[in-house]
Amino acid sequence: MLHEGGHSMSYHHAEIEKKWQEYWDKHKTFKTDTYSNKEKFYALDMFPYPSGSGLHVGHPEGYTATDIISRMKRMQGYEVLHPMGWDAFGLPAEQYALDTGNSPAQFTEQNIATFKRQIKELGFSYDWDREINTTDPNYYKWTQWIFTKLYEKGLAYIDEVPVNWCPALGTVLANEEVIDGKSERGGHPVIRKPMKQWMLRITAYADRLLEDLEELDWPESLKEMQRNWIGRSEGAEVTFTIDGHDKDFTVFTTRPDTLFGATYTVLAPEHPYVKEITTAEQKDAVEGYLHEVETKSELERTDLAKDKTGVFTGAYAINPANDKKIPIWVADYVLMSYGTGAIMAVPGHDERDYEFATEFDLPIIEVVSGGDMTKEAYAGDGPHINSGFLDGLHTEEAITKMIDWLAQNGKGEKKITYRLRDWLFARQRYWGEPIPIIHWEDGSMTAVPEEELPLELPVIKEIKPSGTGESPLANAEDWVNVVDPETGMKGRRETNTMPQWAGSSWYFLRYIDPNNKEALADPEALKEWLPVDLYIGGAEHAVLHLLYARFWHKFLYDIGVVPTKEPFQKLYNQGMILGEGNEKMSKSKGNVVNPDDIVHSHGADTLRLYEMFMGPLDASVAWSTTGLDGARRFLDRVWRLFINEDGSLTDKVTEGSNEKLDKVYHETVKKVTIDYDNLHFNTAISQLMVFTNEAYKVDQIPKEYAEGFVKLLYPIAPHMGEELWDRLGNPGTITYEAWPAFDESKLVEDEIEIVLQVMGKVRSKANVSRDTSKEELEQLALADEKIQEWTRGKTVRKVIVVPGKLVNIVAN
RNA sequence: GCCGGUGUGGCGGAAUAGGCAGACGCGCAAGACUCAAAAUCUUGUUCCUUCACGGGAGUGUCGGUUCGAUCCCGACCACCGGUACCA
Repeated sequence: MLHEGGHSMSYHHAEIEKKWQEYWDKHKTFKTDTYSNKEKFYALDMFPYPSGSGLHVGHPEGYTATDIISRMKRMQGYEVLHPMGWDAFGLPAEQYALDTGNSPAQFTEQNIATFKRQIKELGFSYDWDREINTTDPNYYKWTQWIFTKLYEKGLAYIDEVPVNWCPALGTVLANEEVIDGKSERGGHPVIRKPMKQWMLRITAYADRLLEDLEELDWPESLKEMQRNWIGRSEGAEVTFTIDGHDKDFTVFTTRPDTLFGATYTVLAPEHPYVKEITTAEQKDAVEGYLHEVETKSELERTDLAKDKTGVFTGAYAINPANDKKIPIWVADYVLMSYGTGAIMAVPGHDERDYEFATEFDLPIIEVVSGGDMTKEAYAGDGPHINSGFLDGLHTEEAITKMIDWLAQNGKGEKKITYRLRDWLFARQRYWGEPIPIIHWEDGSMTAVPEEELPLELPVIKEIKPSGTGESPLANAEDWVNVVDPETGMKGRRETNTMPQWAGSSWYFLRYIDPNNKEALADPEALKEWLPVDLYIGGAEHAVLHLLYARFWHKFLYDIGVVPTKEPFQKLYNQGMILGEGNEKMSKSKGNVVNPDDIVHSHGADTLRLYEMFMGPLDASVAWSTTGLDGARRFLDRVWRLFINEDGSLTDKVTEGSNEKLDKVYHETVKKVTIDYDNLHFNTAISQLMVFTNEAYKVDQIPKEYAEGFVKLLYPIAPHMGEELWDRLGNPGTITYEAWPAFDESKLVEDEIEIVLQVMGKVRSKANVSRDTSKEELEQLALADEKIQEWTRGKTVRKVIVVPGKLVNIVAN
């Protein structure tokens, strides 16, 4: 590894980087004019959670990418919004507080200070006057405001949901705090306990979240993930009456055409009818089974799903298609949370039902021909049999016909179901946005009025579990208990806080108008800047964050707060930076690279350049110390191209022109511009290297080319860019200088090399004028000595000529 | 299992309206400079074969379409990401 002393003596990164960072701060070089007349460009990074361990080398990858685009766009005349902030609520700060008795607010503040220093040292062009922090009451006032709007519109509601309750700790745990059914801290047993929770009705937006994906410039894989997550499926609901009871239940199926093949039905263990319909003889068996299921952990119910279990209730349902009596079973392969919590089982044509039927000797009837019922379920298409009025039809028509029949006979209807569930929006934590709701002693509930927002977190000396499952806020009696000044009615504040996802679901709106006291942002400003033009972050947020943010945005659109249906027009996922052994970086493996060390040894510009040169932005590539050295070597090479040992400008840079560099310069401007636009930074850098190599070979570099090259390099290596620009005789910053243009006419060569092939293999080459005709090329190829050797004794069958490229002779 | 993606030198990776595979960088080798080293500069570097000129093979595997395939089609294998009995 290179250390400080190992670098060229002339380029002092520490000094130069500090100089320009101070310049940018002092001059507020990157301050954005919200209402500028220029065309707008909004380049957004996923803001970080300021953890105690500081910045990771993965962070600067995405940040550098948006920074390059931001710097280029400014030079292209855009008004650029490029902000940064902190997603600062979250579990680690609370855990730290529980462990040490210190304040999570103070801990968070320190972490932010570290992150901010580290980020500033990397030279990103953020407008720091727009910095936001989700834990700032001036910010979360509006997070709470959005919640009250959701509540007013009936999209926030309370439901009873099981949570991970740890009796020993007296607290509710997040899934990641539970390991093998024990608490991560202390190893105490954890049980599932139902608790009242706030939910957000994201399912009401399922269709729009799905449909509007179409118009977004997002990676296809990511859209697909969201589609799967939403999981829309079309089918039908079918009602089954229960034999001997005056009740019926409904099942959801995507294959109503197979109804004649339904030989039993299954209810989820949690289905409310299970207890009511179970017969006396089956009572013990069913209760035993329900108990068994309750004590199964999540893992056992999902992972060990190989062997199907279940029990007969003793009751029978009537198949509405043929009025046959079929048994009703209870089995945990049917989930209460999907569809209606009940299914019709068609073992002949559903793999899971087949497995279950085989296990419990239930009848299997073939209703779609094409498979072999003795071997496996057949889910393919085929003519229907044993199906009354559907016989002979194929699946598609049979589905339609069955749905019509069900509707006409009042036994069912067409139905669309989603996999997406409502959003569990409450956490039993202190360190989050308080949910602005008051529960009154008369049982009513009201939202905290807008003028009383923000509802600030009370300062608590020592944060400790309430012991009841409520958040530590329950201990803050002065805060929790309220009295209505008008009526004197007593009330209690909601003690649940919001999840970390809340603040990050709308932060990009606040950057646009961060200090607005009257609204979350000025509607006029939102109109100027939305949607975000480019949003870059890790793929780990592909589903939750991006779905939640889209949901809130659509809601805000519906109530007229934002002008667009979607928040992020173009989205890109950066890849991961792995350790040198191609493994994830982790403290335990000891392969973590600290950006501070690199900034110190190689400089921020080198780190930025290296991370962009490692490979395509979305690829996961292993860190390489020698690769990093190579990046530094290139910057040193650029420096020496223009600057002498004593710091003066080399006399290679001249006022005149040099046609030897014309082509490569214009090619470089073109390729770098296009590559930056497409986020192909690795190939842009390689072109900058090609130019540098050529520039080394000539005696004179026209100043215009030197300046153009520096402008192209500047977005990636801004400190060196500024310094070289200065030394080329231009005082002030390069930030708003015009982006270089290229001249297409300089790119065409009069004489080009074409390839001469025999049977598709290159056998010779020829230099010809660019506009040589097809016929001439053919003649030329046939006359070529090498080609004659290769075609001697053979018959020429065909000659393919691609003007400007090649001639291929088919001969045998 | 299902869905999505990716397979190219010793390594990171270039090149796809089908037309010279390996740009650029790393590493390695040789040379120049130096008392020497580092740094720097120059040259070479897919593999096999040949003293050389040259020839052959080659983009995960097998097959297809084509004058011509890294690129298009089919089957398969490996790895990465997502998801998990979703009826």
